[in-house]
Amino acid sequence: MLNTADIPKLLKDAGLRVTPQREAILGFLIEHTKHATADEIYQSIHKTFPSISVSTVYNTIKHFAQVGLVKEITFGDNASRFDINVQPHHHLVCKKCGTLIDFYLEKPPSFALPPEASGFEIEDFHVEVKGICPACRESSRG
Amino acid sequence: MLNTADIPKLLKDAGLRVTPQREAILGFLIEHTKHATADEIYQSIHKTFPSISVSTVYNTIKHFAQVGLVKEITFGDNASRFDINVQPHHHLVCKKCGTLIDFYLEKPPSFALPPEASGFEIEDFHVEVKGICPACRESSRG
DNA sequence: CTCCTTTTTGATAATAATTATTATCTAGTG
DNA sequence: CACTAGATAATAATTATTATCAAAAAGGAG
Repeated sequence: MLNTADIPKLLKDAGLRVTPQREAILGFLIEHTKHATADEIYQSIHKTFPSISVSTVYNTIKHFAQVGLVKEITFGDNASRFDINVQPHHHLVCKKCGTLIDFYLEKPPSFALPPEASGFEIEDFHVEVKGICPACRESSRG
Repeated sequence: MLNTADIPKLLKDAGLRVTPQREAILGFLIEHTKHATADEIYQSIHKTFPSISVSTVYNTIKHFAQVGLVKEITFGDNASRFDINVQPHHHLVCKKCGTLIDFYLEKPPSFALPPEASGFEIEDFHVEVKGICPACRESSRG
């Protein structure tokens, strides 16, 4: 499990300079493991680090994504989310409230890729399962 | 296969009023089956239907999505795309150039959903496979 | 520690996608 | 034809993201 004590090392190993802003952002992502938006990261850090700016958050998470520290995911709500969990994993999302649950696949599904896909070098895949969570099913029962 | 002649019927069956704007948008989606953005839809229709407005496109595709006529998909490029919802299918996308290829799964993968997911009513799922297309592999070879 | 170079930061502006508002218009109904 | 709910167009407002660039900070050499 990732530990906040490792943050400077994580940054160095990724080839990034260690700055308070980066430590704060990485720390936030480690503690709030789940799918934060850029704005959520900014709002939270801003409380204890008032001088941090929005562009720093964007720059930093972009750097993190480039070096593989975080993974960017998007759902249908026009806001990118960032996930410290860089292991391959998948998402179950509620169509109504947006609740997100991670899950894993032991064995990958067998894709039947079409002829046009030949020559494609497959690197990874992501499964997004959609449905209605128990709470929303309850509240929408007529 | 969907036919543009069926458009009024498609709209009625979906419980939507038949208007020229809706016919145009649905017609566009049927003819350009693949993954158009809201702006692409607008730009194209605007040529032959100059009075149509951007918000009508957004409203209309949102309605279409609600009644299941189209499906919204997002990739990492902060623009939603809309797909005539024929049959469940999945996407192979090039990380470099964004090229998109549809593919199908005969049998769904078996998900190993975690305990937190119990009670979730699963409605559908989407697999996004990422990689590098042949053209981009070629051009990036050192 | 101090100087120097390079990188990072923060403030702001710019751009793009999307949503909200509202007056006007229209399809369907009687 | 008149009425009414719903649809459209124009516009403004929001929201997310990127670009610009001067000032500040990091890391290494001496």
